[in-house]
Amino acid sequence: MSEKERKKATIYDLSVLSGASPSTVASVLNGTWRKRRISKDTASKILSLAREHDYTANLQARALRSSRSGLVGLLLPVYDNRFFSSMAQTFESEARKRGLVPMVVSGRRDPEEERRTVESLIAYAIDSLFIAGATDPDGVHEICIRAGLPHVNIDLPGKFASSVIADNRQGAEALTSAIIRHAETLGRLGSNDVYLFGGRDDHASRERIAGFHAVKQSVFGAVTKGDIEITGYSPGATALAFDRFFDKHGRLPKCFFINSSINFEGLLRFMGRHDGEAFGDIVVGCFDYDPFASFLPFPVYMIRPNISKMLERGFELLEEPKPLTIMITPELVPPRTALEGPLDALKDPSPPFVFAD
Amino acid sequence: MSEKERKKATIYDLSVLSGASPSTVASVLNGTWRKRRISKDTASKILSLAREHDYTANLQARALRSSRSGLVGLLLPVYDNRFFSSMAQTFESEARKRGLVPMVVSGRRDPEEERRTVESLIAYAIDSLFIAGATDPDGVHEICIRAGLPHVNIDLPGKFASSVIADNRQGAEALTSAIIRHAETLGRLGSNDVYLFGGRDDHASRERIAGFHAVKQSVFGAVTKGDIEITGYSPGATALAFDRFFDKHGRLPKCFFINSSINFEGLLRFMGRHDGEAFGDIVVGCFDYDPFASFLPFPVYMIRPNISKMLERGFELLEEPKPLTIMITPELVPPRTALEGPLDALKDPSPPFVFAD
DNA sequence: TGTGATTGCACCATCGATGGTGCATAATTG
DNA sequence: CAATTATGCACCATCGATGGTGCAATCACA
Repeated sequence: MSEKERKKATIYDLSVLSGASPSTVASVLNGTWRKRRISKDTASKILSLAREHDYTANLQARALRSSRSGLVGLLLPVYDNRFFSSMAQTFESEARKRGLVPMVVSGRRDPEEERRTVESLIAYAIDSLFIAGATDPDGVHEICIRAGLPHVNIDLPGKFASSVIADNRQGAEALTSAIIRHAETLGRLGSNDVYLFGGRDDHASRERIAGFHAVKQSVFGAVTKGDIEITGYSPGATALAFDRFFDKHGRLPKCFFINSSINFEGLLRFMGRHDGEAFGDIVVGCFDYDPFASFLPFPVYMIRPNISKMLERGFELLEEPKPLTIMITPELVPPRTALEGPLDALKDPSPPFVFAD
Repeated sequence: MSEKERKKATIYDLSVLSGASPSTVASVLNGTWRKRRISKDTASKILSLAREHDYTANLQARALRSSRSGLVGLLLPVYDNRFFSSMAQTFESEARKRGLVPMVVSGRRDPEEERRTVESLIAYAIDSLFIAGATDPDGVHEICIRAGLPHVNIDLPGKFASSVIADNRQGAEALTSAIIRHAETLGRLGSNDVYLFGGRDDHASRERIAGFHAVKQSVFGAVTKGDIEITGYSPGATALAFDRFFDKHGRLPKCFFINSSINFEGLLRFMGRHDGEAFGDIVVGCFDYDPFASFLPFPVYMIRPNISKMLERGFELLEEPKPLTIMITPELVPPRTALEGPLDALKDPSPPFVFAD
């Protein structure tokens, strides 16, 4: 309470103030005092002193001593996209729900940087790591193994560690069917009106492409060669792919599947360079959900992975002794849909003022 | 290298292996060895041993001893929105650029939770804190002061600590002028065709409202009463506001200003419940940038705060002895604009495969 | 060859918290 | 009332790294 409290109080300060030994203070404050047979009187005296001096444990010190830091890491490729930012949001709640403190970092799709950021997490002695979308999962896995760090892959298949992944194959089929069905209501459709853009040589993209082709096969009987264009997870490269397509065919495909919302941003760039005619009659599917994208001026079907279920399962898998892979079914979101998200769970403290007109 | 390396190597391990004392090992590994007059030979022997056993310092221990953790915190209200997720992304690069490790947390617009999450950061002995959009800035400030923690406010005015804020007033004026000008090209416009939705009783909202009214005043000569509706930062409440307006007037305002992209999501929900006619001729301004929102089927002007400049200044202000407030001019983004973002700085390791058609 | 300076490093206390061990004192039992 | 058990707590080493201090060995110089 006193004004001079510049430095944080420690158990030693409270020890002096209360007359108890530091270890007694520690055990009172960390809850182990019952089994250490500390009297209720001593405990409550220390607790009230602690409150008075707003003591909070130095978790670095605790971690050092007990080799459990209470930190859980989440490695993302990037933050600024609705899929990963919802994941960060949900991860934070899930971690805190379990009494853990989340540390979210981004590897920016650079194997080198992924490694460095994970090393930095390990240096702070995180207890476990969630890996969501590393470019080099095996490299990260390797580092975790070396450090004896429990980890799970999220939205990524794991050869060595447990994984929770979206059912990319099934989601891609649902999405492909939906856009083809919609496009067919707008006019005759052939196999060469249906394309896929984005992705790279990773598990998710491969599965999505397989689902895409499977549906095309069953609808059209045949698959057009060259109906996919792999652009990496780069808006710029994806925009170029659309430019190339447009230059060649004088229009965009009637119906196409975009591998992720990051690739979708490539389409936005293309749109920024053309007027409405270039995309007046297209039907788009995107494997990712973004509420704003859902309301663009053409039908956009989206797939929303069930992030909270994926993370919940992830926490369960951490306990699991041997590697398992769990698949979670994503949701198909029809065009013009504004789903509720983690934002809606917030309580806004200021009651809205209604205007009187 | 050996397989048995379960536990991480410490300076004591390297001390035994090298024959040098632990303190020598430490000083070699943390770079202070030159001024401790350790010979080059000893140093390089230890360094190669360290590499061989891939030693990384236990930063918890270092932090405990040196009372500098190397952690910088960022308190966000929420992650999953383009403004804050770009901020997280940029913050991470800026922090790492300075050799610091970022810890990003979200207070979810709950004063209680803001306090708790900041306490948890302090418990891990972060060196400094960036506060971006706390619901109760003074409460958080109070905690920082108590803990002797240097902190700056980002996008928030600071009575007590330094702040970097967007020029809300000027941005709002630019935005309001832009949407009015655009709407006037579509038809005659009166003061009561121009509204503002969203925000709450905070500095940013007040400034924006002031700018909004100033422009209306100068354009129309008078300000319609009840032309703003404060809804809090809640998509749900904002959607209700649009519903109410629509029920009352049979249409949306011809021209309106949305206080933030979170409130914009309320408009999306409204849109999901109505067909295109309800918003066929509207002109919208939003004080936040989202690339997808920029391409919605009506003109959307957006304001993009200059996040990287704000954060850079923030790091500078941490050094500053006395509180300062710096204002950064945001950018007006015309409709149908897909700006590059932090994503574009990424190097995507997989070269795109171009399809042959 | 003796004296002083320099080099190269070891020693040790310390950061804050933890938990095993041990020892008084008090309560219970026969 | 002596012997036993229970209660309540203090003591101490420890986690890994840091940096001030001190000391032996080597070197320079007269």
